[in-house]
Order: sequence, then structure tokens, then C-alpha cells
Amino acid sequence: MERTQYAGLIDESYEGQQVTLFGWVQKRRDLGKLIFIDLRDREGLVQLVFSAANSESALNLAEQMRSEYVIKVSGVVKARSAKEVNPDMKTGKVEIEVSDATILNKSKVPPFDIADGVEASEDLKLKYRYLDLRRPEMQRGLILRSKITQAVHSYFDENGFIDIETPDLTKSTPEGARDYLVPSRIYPGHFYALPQSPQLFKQLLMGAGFDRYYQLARCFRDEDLRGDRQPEFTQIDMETSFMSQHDIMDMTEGLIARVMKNTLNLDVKLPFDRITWQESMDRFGTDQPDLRFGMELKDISDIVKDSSFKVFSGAVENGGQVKGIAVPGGADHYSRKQIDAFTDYIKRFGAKGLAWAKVGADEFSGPVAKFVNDQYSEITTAMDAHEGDLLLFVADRSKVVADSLSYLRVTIAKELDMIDPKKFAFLWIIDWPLFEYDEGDQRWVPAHHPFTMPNEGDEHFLNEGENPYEAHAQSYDIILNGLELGGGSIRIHTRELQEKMLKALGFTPERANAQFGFLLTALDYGFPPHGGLAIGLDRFARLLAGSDNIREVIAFPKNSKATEPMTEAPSPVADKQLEELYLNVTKKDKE
RNA sequence: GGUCCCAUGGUCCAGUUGGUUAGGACGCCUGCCUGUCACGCAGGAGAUCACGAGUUCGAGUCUCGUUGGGACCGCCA
Repeated sequence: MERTQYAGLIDESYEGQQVTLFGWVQKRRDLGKLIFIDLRDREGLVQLVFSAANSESALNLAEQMRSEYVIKVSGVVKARSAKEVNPDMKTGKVEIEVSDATILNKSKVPPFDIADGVEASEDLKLKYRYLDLRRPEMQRGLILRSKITQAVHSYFDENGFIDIETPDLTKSTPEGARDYLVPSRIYPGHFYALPQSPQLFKQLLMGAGFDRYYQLARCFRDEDLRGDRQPEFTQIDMETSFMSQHDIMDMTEGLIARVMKNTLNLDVKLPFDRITWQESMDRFGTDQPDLRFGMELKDISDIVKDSSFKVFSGAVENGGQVKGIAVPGGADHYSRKQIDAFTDYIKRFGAKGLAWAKVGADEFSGPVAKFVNDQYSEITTAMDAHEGDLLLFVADRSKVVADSLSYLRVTIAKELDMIDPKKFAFLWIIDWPLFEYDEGDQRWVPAHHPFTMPNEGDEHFLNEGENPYEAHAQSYDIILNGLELGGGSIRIHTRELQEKMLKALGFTPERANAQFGFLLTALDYGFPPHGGLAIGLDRFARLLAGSDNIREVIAFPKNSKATEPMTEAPSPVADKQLEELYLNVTKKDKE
């Protein structure tokens, strides 16, 4: 007999009907000659009643049932009497009087409870991922993700976008993240790389005239993991021809609005705020600010440039700056010990110290008070500070100041509960620098990627004799709640400009050709102006699900050591496989 | 590559200054129970204290190392 309905969807409308249900035993409550079982499927729970009055044989079977047994039951849906109703249960007004039952499969005792809020180690949950995924909150996460992708498909389809797949076996590029390599059996010593993104392919699709492309693209980057980073992830990837930066941003906002509506039934206000990269750095010290709370960074360099406090005046003198945040009500909340802990933490950003002062009615208190009390009113006005606030200042190079204060701003906001968890704060960051300096490698690298179009009027910076690093870019990042959700740019579509760009990045013409020759050649053949954007699907789903780790919206993720405890990937392979690929494995020293 | 943290029945934890039989909750097993829904009651089983050395009369506890895991920095065009 076919299933009548999901267990979790049985309600009063089924009263009196004969139903057949399939599912797992969530919980058995054995009262002797009366047994209750909560039956679970992906839609929820419903209570089954076994008694001799309904069926002696079913009651006998129910005595054998244990947690996670898979069963099939038939019976009549009965309304519960007033005092039997369970108001905490979606199906709590009804129950099933079971007349026929079958145990379809038994289960060992699971290694952890299949219930929301279970506290088992991440490792154990990943090893038994299929059990972890039975938990309602995990199912909700993946169902939400499916709703997102459905909304993406329908939105793009309605707007004339074409879904096109690009290769997973592609060419390695030493730029950017470390590639996952796949050895070629047919060409010994040659390797494919898994794509870090379909960037060049989607541009070439524009060259092919498809005009509007999208794809839910799998991407691979062999870098260390974080809570919001997995080695393989999915991008909502799109590219268009003949559209301006603002056209693309509008199109993206429509997409986001559709997703928010179809998943959480939220109406988001359009358009999103758009601020320049410089403004973001000035106000928040980061290019991905969280707008759900204030506590913005304020610059007091001009006020304290002649201060007797050498830390302040010296920093300004050396071309640095003095900035700070005003922690509302922080004067009483933070002890000297906690402030010292902040000081220690920001040393990793290069900060030499953290100056602080508590705001009194007409003077400061704290170690630096005596140096700044003369400028009480100027500083409190500039800081927008009030009595009882705690002022935290960092005086250093602008990058150190920005890194330190942006960290403190977010950390303190979390500690003081200044963030409304129900809020979704979307924001565009526009007008990025075209290049940024990599202090580790001591060289200029693209802020976005090497195919990004300079701002209109900035192209000349790439000419011989000019400083390309002053150029700004037609690129845009979309930020949600202080996290980079995605980003994109208008791309270079002429060979001449692309060659200048690569030259500015230190490519010789030979290397440029070896690496990107196919693109340069394509640009010679009537390539249209184009641009696009990609959104991190996993991060988006995670934020909408309210999770703090993207693992919760990925069915089979890797752990923080990039392994998968269930299948135990990665694993060694047979010598024969290595031989076929002409590979030798060099053991690490300790082995 | 670096820093910090964790490892005790199936699960999550407690374990004092190093000292008798390693404790609790949940889960599991047996029995009783016809209105439970965190069912209740009675009883029971279940531990290589991650692994290996060391210190000590004595180590779950202290030291060193190893392994596994978590978080962060670097890294992620």
C-alpha cells in the first residue's frame, strides 16, 4: 500500500481517515498494554497509538520496536481529547490508532541522539553523517538550500539567462589559490586542475554570444579551512554582455530579493546601500562591514597631532593615524584585565598598544586621561561619545589601525549583544582599488582578479610611465551581515588593455601568452563588453539558516583538517594506479 | 608554517592538593504499568581515563612526546 501522507503533515483534516505511514521510530513510550511511538519522517513527527483494542499483533510488534527502526503502519487518524492534546507538537491534536504494523528494518542503538540540539563531537557527527542528517535542523538547512537554488533557477530563467556547464578538468593557473591537481594518464607529467571558479570560461561564453549565462558552479581551492570555507564549494555564477556595473548590481538585487522572499518570506528593501571601498575602510576599517550595529571608527588624528601623548602625536608625525571607537556604556562593562586581553589580541595585527579612556561627565579617566583631558569636548564630539562610554584608540599605520579596530568593533558588538540576529544587512562595496599590495610576497596583485576593468577614466594609469596602482576598478562586492557574500566586476574586453594589465602585474609577454593566450586571442575576435558576479551559495544558505558553520548546509562536508571522516577521504591509492599515472610519491620525513 | 584549546562507559560532562571501589545525566538491557508525549517505578550491564614514555611508594590528575579533534593567524587572485 502506498504512503498516504508524510507523518509530519497529518493534521485534523485527516480525522477519521485510514492512513498508511512510513518512517523512523523517534521515541517509544511503553505503558505496558498501551504503547506510544513518535514516528518521524522528513516533515516531522506524529504520535502512533498501539493497544490491544486496535490490534493485538501490532501491539506485540511495537514492544520490539526501538529507536531508529524503520516501520510502516496503517491506522485511523483520531482527534485527541482536550487533555490529551500536545500543544508543543505540530501534529499534537491528532494521533494514529495503529491497526497494522510492519518492521521494515531494525537499527543498532545510534552513537548519538537523533534530535535537535544534540551535543556530539563534530568528528562523530561527520563519521555518521547520514544519522546527523536525520536531525530536523539539518534537514531544514538542506531543504532551505534547495529552495534557494530553485529560486535562483527560476529567477535567471525568467530573466533570459542560459544555464551552461563549464569543465571541471581544466588548466592550472599559478595565480590565486592553490589548485587541486588531477594527473593526466594519457600525458605523463601533465595535470589538469579543478577550477577555482569558471571565470575565464564564462567570459568566453560572452565572447560566444550567449549574452546572459548562469550556473551553480562547483569550485575547488586547496587552502586551509575555516568555518566559512570548504575546499569545494558552490558559486551562484553569472555573466552578462552589454550591461553596466549598476545594471548587474540591480539584477543581483532582484535575485537576492527573490531568494529572501521564497525562502524566509522576507521582503528586502531595494536598492541596497552602496558605499565606496574607501568609505568602508574609513568608517569600519574593513571591506566587509557589518551594518547591523554602529560603533563606527572615528579619526581624531587632527585633534591629537600636537598632543603631549607621544603615542598619538608620534603616530601622526610618522604618517600614521589615530582612530578609535566609542563603546556605548563600556566604561562599567570592561575591566582593565579585559582591555589588556584586547591589547594582546590586536598585537597580531601589528598594533603596539591600545589606548583607552572612560568618558566621565566632563573629563576622561584611565591611563591616557591626563594627556587628552584638555581636548575633552573636541574628542567626545568627534567620537560621538557620551558619559559612561569606553573609548578605545589605536595609533599606527592605517592598515594596523583598521585591522585592530575593525576586529574590536565586531568582537565587542557580539559581547555586548548589540547585534539583532534577525536582521539581514545587505551592502554593496564599490569603487575598489584595481591592485593591492601583497606584503607577504612584496608585490602588487589584483584586488579582484586580472581581468577586471579599470574605472572609466582610469585606463590611462595602465599606460607606460604612469602608476597603475592608483587606478580604481569597476568591481563590486556584496556584503551580508559583515561577510562577503559575493562579488564581481566589469571585465576587460580588449586585447590591448588586457595586455597592459598583465604587464602591470609583472607578466612577461611570453608568460602572459602561455597562461592566458587563449583569452587574448579570443579578445581579438569581436569580444563584447561584459561583466558578471558570483555569490557563495554555501555562505548565503548558512546565513539564511542562521548557522555559524557552512558545514550545516552542505550534505557531506570536510572537517577542519580537510578530510571526510565517513569515507576517510583522502586516502592512499594502489601502486598500480600510481604507475598508470606515472606518479611517484615522496614520503614525508617522519614516515 | 605558527599560536591556543580539547581527549574520562554508547553520548555529554564532573573528578578537589597526586591517595580506598573513577561519579552524574542521558542512552542501553530486564521486569511492572491503558493516556504517555523529557512517561513513571524497580533492578542491571557498560571504562585500556586517546596512545607511549617519565617523575613518584602511588598518576585520570604532574612532565615530555605521539596521535586524533576544535578555534584562530598565515593562506583563500
